Amino acid sequence: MSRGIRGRGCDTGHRQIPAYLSITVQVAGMLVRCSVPFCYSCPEGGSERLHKTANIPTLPLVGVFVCLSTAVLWEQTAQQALPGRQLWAESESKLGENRKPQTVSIVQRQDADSSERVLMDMRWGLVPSWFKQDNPSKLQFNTSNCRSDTMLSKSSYKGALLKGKRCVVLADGFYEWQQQSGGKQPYFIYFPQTKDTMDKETQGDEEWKGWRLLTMAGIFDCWEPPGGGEMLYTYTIITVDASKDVSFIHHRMPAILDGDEAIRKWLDFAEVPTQEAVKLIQPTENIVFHPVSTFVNNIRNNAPECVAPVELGVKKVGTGGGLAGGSSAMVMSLSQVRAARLQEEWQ
DNA sequence: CCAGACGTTGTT
DNA sequence: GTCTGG
DNA sequence: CCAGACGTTGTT
DNA sequence: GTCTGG
Repeated sequence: MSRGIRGRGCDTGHRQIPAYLSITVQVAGMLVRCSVPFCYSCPEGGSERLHKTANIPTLPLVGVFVCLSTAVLWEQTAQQALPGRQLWAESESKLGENRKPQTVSIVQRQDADSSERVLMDMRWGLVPSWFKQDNPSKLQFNTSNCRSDTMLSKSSYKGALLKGKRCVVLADGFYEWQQQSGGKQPYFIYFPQTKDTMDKETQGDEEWKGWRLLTMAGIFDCWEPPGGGEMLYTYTIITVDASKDVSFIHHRMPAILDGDEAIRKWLDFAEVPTQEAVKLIQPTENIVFHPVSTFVNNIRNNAPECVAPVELGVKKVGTGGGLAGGSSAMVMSLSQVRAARLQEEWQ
């Protein structure tokens, strides 16, 4: 599947890769540790709207979320873009220890009383805990995705899975490229958005519910550099056969967890054993999509045009890119999208 | 047993 | 063609 | 995933 | 660390 999950951009229209500040918030009576998206291009840093957009989970659960919607996708990209910055808001010292409730970590807890979800950023591309070399970029095989049918028999994933290192990857959506004669047509694929949510988005402020983020099933692992240094958290996105509606685009898709119950079970490594959890990994039909410009193909392009619908067979019209508008422009583009059954028009 | 891989998608 | 960087 | 490189010696 | 191929 795609690499294609991008930052939302902040209030002022920046679309640079954001980083996070770690905070603990109370949601539905539970303490949830999360990372607040933080825009390095803004003098003040924080972005109220980005934070709301992160749509912090409301269920009191055990587990790890990876927030990709606004997350760092490529460590090296981020390191180059943000030299000298602290990228990993959740440090080893916080995650490795059990402390007071506010700082209790979910990771590797066996007991069932652990009741937090942690929202953190991880590096995409799972580095197995046994990896021996000193630099994770030396990993000579691709671990961005993990086939659901073989994940329990692969050395790179089996260990993490059996240890309960299951996570949920949050994103606005993902991209797939349809192979055609004469090129590749990218599509943006995402959860259907309710009218309720869209209306409230346009009102903004207190009523904000935001985009319904896609929730994908992932596996993570922790890796310690042999020469010492900070623990690195990495993850892979599980893939399944494409569901019927999107199979004309591509024959594979990420495993999507549709709804709080599926998410709850996937994250609850203490109560839901591996064998039960893997049953959650199925293709879903509850998904919509629209074609987008090949503008998205170039990684350096990060603007509303990446998600704006295009009409196929029509020559691209210059829009002036993402000079203004930021996240608002993006959501407004998506607002124009009819939510379902668009396949006939584009097929 | 040791040595060497450890992965996916897509394409053929 | 295949690997790396983003 | 796509885009772009794919190399060395020696010089600055 | 663990599995596969020889």
